[in-house]
Amino acid sequence: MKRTKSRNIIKNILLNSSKSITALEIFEIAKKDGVTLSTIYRTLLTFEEENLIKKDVSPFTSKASYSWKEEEHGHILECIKCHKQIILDYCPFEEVNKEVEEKTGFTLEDENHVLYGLCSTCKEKNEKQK
Amino acid sequence: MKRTKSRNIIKNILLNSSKSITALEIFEIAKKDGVTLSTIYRTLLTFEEENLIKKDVSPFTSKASYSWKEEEHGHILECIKCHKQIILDYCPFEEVNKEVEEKTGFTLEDENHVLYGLCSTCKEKNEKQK
DNA sequence: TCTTAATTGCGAATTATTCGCATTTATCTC
DNA sequence: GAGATAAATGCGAATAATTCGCAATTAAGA
Repeated sequence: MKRTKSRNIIKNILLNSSKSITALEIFEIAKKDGVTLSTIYRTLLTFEEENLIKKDVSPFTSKASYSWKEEEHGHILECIKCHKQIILDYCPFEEVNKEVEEKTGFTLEDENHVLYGLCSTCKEKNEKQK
Repeated sequence: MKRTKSRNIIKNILLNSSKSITALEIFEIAKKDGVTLSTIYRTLLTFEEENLIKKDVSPFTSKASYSWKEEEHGHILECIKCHKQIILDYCPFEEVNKEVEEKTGFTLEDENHVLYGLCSTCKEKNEKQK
């Protein structure tokens, strides 16, 4: 993989982002340096093939977002109401995945990096409404 | 919610499908009865709002697929190589989700119904290649 | 049966993503 | 460091999934 200016810029944006971001969000930041949207999509594909980033697609918005893979395999929790994201610095599924594999022969891989739910604030609001 | 011919047709297609299917796949079956693609999309949206179906989006193909919600909350395992789907008739995540909630205050909801991985056949093939 | 709001069909619009092709650039060899 | 070559990029057009607007139809209830 060639090291190019565009790739560096995109990599840094991903590294500096505290959340999983879309191609368009990357473009908003990178366009001032002349990086094209097609380059961004192509670069993200390359990074994905090189296993450097994780692509997630929200079932709520159908939008793809990307995050740099950290050393330790963790997750991002995203609130489906306020879209706040918080980091979970470990993977809670390792045990369970093993269990499923034993039962079904099916190896769960590459579970979604972004997990959806309600943050405590939005959950409280939700319950008050009822 | 009005009961209409289209909705019945779409509901039955979902009920009879052994896998999570896309709007287009539904259309292929339903078009002989004159059901439009826009009706299918709108109906799926309605069903989703009524909490009757689950929408999933594959991070591999970015395609949305839909499945009727069963009484007991289970999952579908889809192989990322051969796209075979098998049914997991329970949810392996209940314990883990509770654990995450205790640690973070974040309530995991609506985890993906479709889980991705490798079926045993494709996994063996994969390992032979190495 | 009549009324009304919800649903549908149709085609056009939108949006994210991919593609083709000419041009540029990083890397490798000498 | 100069030249050769494949890889990467920019640009705009093409594609594909999904949504929308609006007029016509239909289910449900009075």
